[in-house]
Amino acid sequence: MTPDLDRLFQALGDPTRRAIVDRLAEGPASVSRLAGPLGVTVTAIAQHLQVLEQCGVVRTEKVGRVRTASLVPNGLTPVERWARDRRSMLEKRLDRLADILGEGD
Amino acid sequence: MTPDLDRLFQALGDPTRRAIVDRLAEGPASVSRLAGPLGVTVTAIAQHLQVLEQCGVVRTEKVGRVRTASLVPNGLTPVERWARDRRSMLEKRLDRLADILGEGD
DNA sequence: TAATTAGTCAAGTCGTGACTTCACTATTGT
DNA sequence: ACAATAGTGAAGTCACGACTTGACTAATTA
Repeated sequence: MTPDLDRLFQALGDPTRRAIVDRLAEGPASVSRLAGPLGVTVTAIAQHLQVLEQCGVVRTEKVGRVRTASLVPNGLTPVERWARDRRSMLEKRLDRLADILGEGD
Repeated sequence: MTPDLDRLFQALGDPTRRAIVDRLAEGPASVSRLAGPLGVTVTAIAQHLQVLEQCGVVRTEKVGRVRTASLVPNGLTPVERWARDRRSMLEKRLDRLADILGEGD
């Protein structure tokens, strides 16, 4: 079910990948620029970027010999919405429950 | 870094686990009640519940011989906040950029 | 008390995912 | 042209995670 969210959540479950997102939130960066502070190979970064690209979080463009990655504007909103929906559903239920229990006053 | 979010995102990356959360959003349920529609063993469900419990999404209580699981009120908010923060950071940057580019009019 | 029900424990299987290395292909600066 | 730079591709390693089975315990119910 919803392989979309599957890949998205699973992608963000990796700390290196979230670190990449964090870095890109401050602005676009090249592959080797990302590899530096993260203590992994450029190959690893390239693989991570591919994953993040496939789930719509990151956009990538290669000009000349350097590939520049940047965040996709609404790439994270599915996550946000999913969490928000569950939370509001739960809150509604708990409110109803509180109302019912409150009747006894 | 932040093993908290690590486990949280990774937990939600599993479709069965998200299905459990979905089910629990409608109200508490026992282990076997959860196992039924999901087509997996009760053992598997128990393991999933343990994972969800460890990352603060689910609460569990065993009375008699039946263990009942329910959602923790704010268990998903770290996810929501993380996504929202990145989005707003990105939007701010893009707005600034648009302003600068717009100067030329 | 016997049989059913609800869940737990300990292993074991099987796939997948994060990383690396090494060789290789563009590009760019001297 | 030559050397350095930036990244890609194909293997291969290694650990971990999802799930199952089978034996077992504890609480119900007939």
